[in-house]
Amino acid sequence: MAENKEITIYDIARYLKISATTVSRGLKNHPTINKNTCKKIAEAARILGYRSNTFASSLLSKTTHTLGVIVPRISSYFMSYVLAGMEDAASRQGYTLIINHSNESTEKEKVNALTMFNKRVDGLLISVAYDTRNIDHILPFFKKNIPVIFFDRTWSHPESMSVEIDNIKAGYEVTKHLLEQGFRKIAHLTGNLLRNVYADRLTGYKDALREYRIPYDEKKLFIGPLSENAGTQLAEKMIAMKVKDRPDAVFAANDTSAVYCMLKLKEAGFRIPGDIGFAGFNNDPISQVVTPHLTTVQYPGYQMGETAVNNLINHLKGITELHAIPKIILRAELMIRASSLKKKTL
Amino acid sequence: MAENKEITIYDIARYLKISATTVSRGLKNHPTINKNTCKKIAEAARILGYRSNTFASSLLSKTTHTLGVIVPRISSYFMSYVLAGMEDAASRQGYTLIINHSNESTEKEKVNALTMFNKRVDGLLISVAYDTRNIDHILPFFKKNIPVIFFDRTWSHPESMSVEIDNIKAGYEVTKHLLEQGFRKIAHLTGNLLRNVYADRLTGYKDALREYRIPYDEKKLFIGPLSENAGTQLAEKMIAMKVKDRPDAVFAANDTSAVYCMLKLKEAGFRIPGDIGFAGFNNDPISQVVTPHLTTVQYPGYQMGETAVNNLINHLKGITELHAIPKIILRAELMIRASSLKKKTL
DNA sequence: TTAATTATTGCAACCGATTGCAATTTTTTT
DNA sequence: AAAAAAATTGCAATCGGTTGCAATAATTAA
Repeated sequence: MAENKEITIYDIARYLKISATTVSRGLKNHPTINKNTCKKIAEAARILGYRSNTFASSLLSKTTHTLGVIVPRISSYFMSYVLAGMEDAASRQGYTLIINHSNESTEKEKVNALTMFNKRVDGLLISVAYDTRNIDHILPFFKKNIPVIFFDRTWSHPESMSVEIDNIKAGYEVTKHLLEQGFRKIAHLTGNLLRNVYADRLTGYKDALREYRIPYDEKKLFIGPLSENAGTQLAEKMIAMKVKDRPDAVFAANDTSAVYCMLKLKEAGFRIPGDIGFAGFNNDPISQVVTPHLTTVQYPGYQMGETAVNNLINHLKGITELHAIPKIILRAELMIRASSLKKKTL
Repeated sequence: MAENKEITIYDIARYLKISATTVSRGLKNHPTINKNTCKKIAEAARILGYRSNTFASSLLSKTTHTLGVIVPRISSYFMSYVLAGMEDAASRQGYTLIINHSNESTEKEKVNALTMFNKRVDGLLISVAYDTRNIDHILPFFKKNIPVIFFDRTWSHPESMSVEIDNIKAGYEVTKHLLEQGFRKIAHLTGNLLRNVYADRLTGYKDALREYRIPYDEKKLFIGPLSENAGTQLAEKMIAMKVKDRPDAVFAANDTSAVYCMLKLKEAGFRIPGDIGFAGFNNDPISQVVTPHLTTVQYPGYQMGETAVNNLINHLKGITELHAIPKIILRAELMIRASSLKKKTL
C-alpha cells in the first residue's frame, strides 16, 4: 500500500487539476478562492488523507504555534495544576506546549531555555528554579523579541509580565490570623529568599508582627528546602528547645513541610493547636487529610496557568502588549482550619 | 541593531567565504570536512549567533525529535511523576515532549491525538481516558508506522508496546494481605472496568478471595470515579447498611477515595482498622498523612515514564523493535501500614 | 615527474507551503 | 456588444538546510 506516502498540496492539485497555489489558499478558505473550489479541495484533502506539513509553513512564517514551559518541578501538586490550566488554555487556542522541568537546578534550567530557544517557541512561560541567580539564559528571548511570562516564582524584567499571587498579603494574613488566635511566638519556615514567593511571604509575616508590636526575631526564621525532611527537622529542633525559646506556632511556606513538622510534634506529644499552632501554604490535599486539618492558603494554580497562557497568546496575536502590564495578581485565599484555631471561634 | 536578523548557514558561508554545503556538513562534523574547517565554522556560528532552523531540516528529514504524550490528567500525583520521568529521559536523549491531557474525555483525547499526528511527533506515549472504548483515533499512527507506547492505562495492539505494573498481582496481594489480617467481608471500590488497571485489580481481588474460599459477592463491588466524593459516598452507604451486610474492609483502587471513605467512617465513629480495615492504591502523599496511615501499593510513576520514553527512543534509533516486546511490567510494592493491621503483627 | 589515490569542497536540486503580482475568467455597467 | 470592474486562478520565487554527484586540491605511489 501507499499508506506511507505523505500527501502534499501538490497531490491534491494534481488530483483536482488545479494549481498548488489554489489548494494552499483553498485549504484555509482564503477569500479570493471560489467557495465551491474550496469545498472540492477540502473534500479531496479528506479523501487523499492530507495533513498539512507544519515545517514547511513554519519555515516561511517563522511561527510555530508552540509555547515553551519551564517549571522547577512537574511533580508537585501546585505545579501540576498550573500545567493543567496552561494546557487547557493553550489547546483551546490552537497552541501546543513543550514542557521542561529544571528539577530546581539552574544548570538544567539553562539547558531547557536553550532547547526552547532552538525549537523556536513563539513564547516562553517560566517559573525559576530554587537558586537561580540571574536570567542571562533568558536574555536571548528578549533580544529576539520572543515574549516571556514569569509565573509564581517570578523575575522582574521591563519587557516581561509576571503572573503571581500577592505573597506579601498572603503572608500577612496568615500571620495576622495566628496572632489573632493568640499565638505570639510564631516561627516561619521558608525557602530561599532569593525567590519572590518566599521573600514576599516573609515580608508579610514581618508586617503582621509589626502591627502587633512584636519584634521580629531572626532566630524564629528557618530557611530550607521545604521538604518533608525539612519539616521533620524543624520539629526536632523545636522539641530540643527550652520552653521559653520554643515557638508557639509555625507558619510554613508550604504544606508539605508544615504537615511533617506537625506529625513529628504530635508524635512527641505536643497538642496541635493547643501547644503549637500551624499554618501552611498551597492547600495541598494533605492539608485536608492531616489531623487536625491544616490552615493554609488556597493557591490558584489552574487559574495561574490559564492566565499566563492567555496573556501570552493575546500578546502573540497582537491583542495586547506584554510590557504594558508588568504584573497580574491572582486572588489567594486564607483557608482557616483546625490547626490554627486556639480560640474555638473565629 | 540587527539583533533580530536570523543567522543562516548562508551567512556563515559568506562570512567564511566557503559554500553553504560545507557549513552544513561542518556544523555536524561530517567526516569529509577538514577538521580545521569544522573548527572555523563552529567558531563563526558562535560569533554570529547562529541557531539551526529545525523546520528546514525537519522538512527534509521528516523527523522532529519530538514525542507526543497524552495523559488523562496532568494534575494527579501519580501522573505528574510519570511526566517527570518522561521529561528527564527525553531531554537526556535530546528529545522534546509535547504534552496534552484528555481530562478523562475521549473526545479531547481524539483531538489531542490529531494534534500530535499533525505536529508529526516521532512517537506517541498514551494513557487512555476513563471511558475510551476504541482506539480508532490512534490507528493513523500505526498506519504511518509512528511508534506508539501505551502506559498505565493500556490497550493491547500488535504493533505497540505497553508499560504497566502487574495489576492482577497487586490486587491479589492487597486482598490477600487483608484476608491474612482476618478481614472477611472485603469491599472493592474501583473505576471503569474497561480500563485494564481496574479490571486487573478486580481479577486479583477475586483470585485472592477464591484462594480463601470466599465467594465473590457482587454487592461488595463499587464502581465509580474514585474521587474524594466517591469515597465519602461509599462511607455513607456503609454507614447505612445493616451490620451483617457491612464490609469489614475496603480495598480502593486509589488512595484518594480510600482516604475520604476512611475519614467519613472515622467521623461516624468507626474505628480503623478495628471495625473496618483499609487499603488504597498509588502511595499518594495523603496515604502517609492520614491517621491511621493507609496501606497501599507503591506505584513506580517516575520509572514508568522513564521506561516508556527510553523504549520509544530505542525503537526510533533502531536499537530495538517495539512489537518484539508487547509488554513491560514494572515492580509495584505493597506498602503495609496501620490502616489494615488488625492483628498487631505482620 | 607523472599517474593514481584520497581528501575536501561546491553545484544544484529538493523538501512542502506561501505569497506578490500578473493573467485569465466572469460579472456588471454603459 | 464593448468596456470596465470584480472574482478567480496560477507562475515563480522564497524560507533554510541537506545530499548525490561532480569538481578540485592535496597526498601518495609508481
